Amino acid sequence: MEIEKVYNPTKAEQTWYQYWLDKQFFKSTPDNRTPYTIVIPPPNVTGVLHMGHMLNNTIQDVLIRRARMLGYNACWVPGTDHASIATEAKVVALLKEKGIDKKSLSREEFLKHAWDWKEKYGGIILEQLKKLGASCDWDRTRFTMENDLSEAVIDVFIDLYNKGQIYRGVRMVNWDPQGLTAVSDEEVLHKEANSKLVYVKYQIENSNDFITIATTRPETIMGDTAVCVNPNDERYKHLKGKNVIVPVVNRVVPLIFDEYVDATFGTGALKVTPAHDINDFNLGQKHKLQTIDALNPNGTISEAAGAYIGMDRFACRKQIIIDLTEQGLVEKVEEIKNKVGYSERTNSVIEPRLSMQWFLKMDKVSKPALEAVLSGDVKLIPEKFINTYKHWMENVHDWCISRQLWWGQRIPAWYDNQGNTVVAKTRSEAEVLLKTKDIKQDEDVLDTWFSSWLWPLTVFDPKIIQNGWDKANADLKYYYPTNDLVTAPEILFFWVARMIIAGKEYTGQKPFTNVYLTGIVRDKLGRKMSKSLGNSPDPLDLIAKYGADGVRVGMLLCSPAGNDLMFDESYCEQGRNFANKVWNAFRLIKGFEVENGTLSGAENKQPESSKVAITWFENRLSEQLEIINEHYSKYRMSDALMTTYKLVWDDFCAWYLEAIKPEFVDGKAQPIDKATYDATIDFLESLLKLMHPWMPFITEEIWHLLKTRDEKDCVIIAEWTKIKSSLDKTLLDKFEIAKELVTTVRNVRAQKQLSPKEKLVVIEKSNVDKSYFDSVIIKLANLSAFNYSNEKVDGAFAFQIKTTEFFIPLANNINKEEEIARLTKELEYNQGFLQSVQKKLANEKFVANAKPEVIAIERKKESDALSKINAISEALKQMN
RNA sequence: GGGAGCUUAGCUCAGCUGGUUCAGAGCACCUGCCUUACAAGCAGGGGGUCACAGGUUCGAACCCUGUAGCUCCCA
Repeated sequence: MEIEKVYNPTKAEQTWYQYWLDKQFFKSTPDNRTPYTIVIPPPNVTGVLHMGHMLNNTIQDVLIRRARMLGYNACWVPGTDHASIATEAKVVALLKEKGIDKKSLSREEFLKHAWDWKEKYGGIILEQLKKLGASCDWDRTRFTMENDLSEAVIDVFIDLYNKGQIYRGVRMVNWDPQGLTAVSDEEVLHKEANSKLVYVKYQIENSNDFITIATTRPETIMGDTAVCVNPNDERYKHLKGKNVIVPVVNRVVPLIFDEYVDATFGTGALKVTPAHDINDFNLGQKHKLQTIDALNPNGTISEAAGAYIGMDRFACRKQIIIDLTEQGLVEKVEEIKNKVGYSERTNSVIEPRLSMQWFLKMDKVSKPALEAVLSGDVKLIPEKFINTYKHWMENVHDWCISRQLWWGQRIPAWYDNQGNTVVAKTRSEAEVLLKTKDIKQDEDVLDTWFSSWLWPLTVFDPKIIQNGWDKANADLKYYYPTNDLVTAPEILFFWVARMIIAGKEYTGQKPFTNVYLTGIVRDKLGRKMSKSLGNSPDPLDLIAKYGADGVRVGMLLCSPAGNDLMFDESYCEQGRNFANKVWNAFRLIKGFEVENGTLSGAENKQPESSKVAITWFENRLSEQLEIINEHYSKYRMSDALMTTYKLVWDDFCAWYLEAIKPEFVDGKAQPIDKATYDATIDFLESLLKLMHPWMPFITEEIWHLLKTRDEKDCVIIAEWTKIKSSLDKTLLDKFEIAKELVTTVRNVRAQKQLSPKEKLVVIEKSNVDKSYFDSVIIKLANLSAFNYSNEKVDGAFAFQIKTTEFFIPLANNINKEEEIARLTKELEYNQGFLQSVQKKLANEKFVANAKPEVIAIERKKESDALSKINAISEALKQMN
């Protein structure tokens, strides 16, 4: 069979993903094994796969695949989130394109369009995840607006309402005039903007005096119901008890005094607009001011404003400056930088607005969730996020959970004509409670996070809220609490904290044990990858170009936990190159012609070099595996990957395979002995297993090309390699010396411009006549002999490794001057080293304070340095 | 304005409890090689005042203080 020289991932990816699906390897049902569970952070139905998903889901897949191989019952639950605002915005936009105005549709008609849209586009990301190799249990795929999941959301609302945790009230909310809905504090992005600070003169009532206020929002002047100054501000003390006249509308309002006002900002006088600023609202409450809502929900000026009615807020801002200037009421206009809030969903400027909303009290329910993290019951990785979490949870505000949208779970609150409100699951229940059939349901839906905070519960048991933890179904009892959650720090509060709250509230348990927070994927200039910047590669293009395995490796090579990662395509290239390296190692091994054991005599014998190389690699594999497992346990993903990478590339390919590779005789590769061949296959299989979580496709491909196997003998479910019970550390150290020796010989060859083909001799100054890796050294350094002698060797290149001296006789090829220079340099270095060590040892305080181990190490360094100096001096003497 | 974090090689990052002349990895770079597994490769090599300034200590990339720059979160 001819094997391609370069690995071609496309075919393997299709073949094996389908094969895994067919054999149901991703499927999980409760059994007597220990479960290992991950629920996916459900991507938006609106989205397409972006680099953030790639990173996040690759990590989850690595974790789940390894867990599967470790023998856990691994279950990764996929699904999508209905994303009310984003989806509704998309659907509205699509309808608009078709010439349909949302307002012309009934709620039901609109929802039908929304569901159509969801059916058509909602599964895109999940399909794309399959290309990445995601081993989710697709039979468990959930959607947050499925009937039973929605029912659970409603049940939670009712339950928390009945517990007195949910209330309705007028509050200043972050109003999105484009989305026509309130959004939570967390959904407002504050961006720096260039604004105009306008100084406007307000006349003092019954006087020709003016007081000047400074504002960035002159369009809200019509809503002013007071002017406020600091009581300590000497400039305004004389105005106590006066009224001022609001321009444009000529409203007479009081001049109030409050320490809230910063006397140093602007003029020290503040216009107070309780309906349009949270601080003004608070002032209004305190000073019992009138509230005038000067804006309509869509951001135009309201009738209540009394002027500029119907004009857009930004147009009005411009116009009012012009008009006031004409009236001589504008003192000046300054350019300033300030922070302006934008809606994360629609990117329109957020308008603080008073409205009737539903709120969840956070003080009580957040306590157990804070405790869970502080006690370490829920671990945040990396730990630095604990501080952030703590800070938020201790200063948490009540959660505005209503949204003025249709796409989502509709609030189960009902109103009659008399101003009565009840919360009930069905209309008929509400009718009974309100004692009338003339009732209306609340028009609003619940915040998406109010549904997704139940995700880890309801994906397993949608009835959990109704039934309670004691009667939870078998799935939930088995899989919950889940093990790991992999998500972005951005949604630590939005989602993670709230899942912990819901988990604690409804099961008394945490929803997951470990929260692995990934960074934001940025481009190499450090800019966040975004559609608008166009700096994000399409993940599927990357997969097509580098293979899914290559991209997975590329992503994880540069992904420190919790830190942003500067993504660059070259990482994927590195991943692809690695896959190709593995492929070629496989090609080499597959190409071995094996002695079948029927041949007799010397040919069939295992070379000494192969034998010792095998013992070394056995130990090396185990040693490195232990490190790899350690990295995994600490969620150091890129370290675990890099250790695996080096084990395969450096240790296995560069050293082991070179050591056991049969030699060529007369241009023909010699056959390999059976024992070495079998050991090598075992090693390769072990390595395939270790590589599998990172590179699922190529490992499965090679696994099957290596041997004919039973249909269920797949690397995806192979048992994770075990660590040898005892490591031969001495042997490993010896091999390091052997490596150094080989490197030195290669180096000498390069320096002296000797052909790699020319055989050399190495002499070790020693009493013994053989040490363990001689045969490997002879082979890899291409020596004719590796000898031992107690004598110095003349006319040879002399060098030391650790404390041992070696010589390479080079006949006439030794340049005395050069050698003397080299050795002198070496001598000086060692003398310097010795000096520093001796200085340390001569320091009484060091000897008194340092740990005994440390002192012992220093003594060893001293004696080693001494013997080395001795050896070099000897060699130098010989030169002269 | 309040809080958190970061600054180590050209780039991306390790460096866990202070203890090798402790400064490390990968990539990139330079030199030589198309040596029959692999040029997506092989062999070898150069490269850093650990942001800056003080301090603690026998000993500091690591602990403390201050300064500068960057990032994020909250208001």
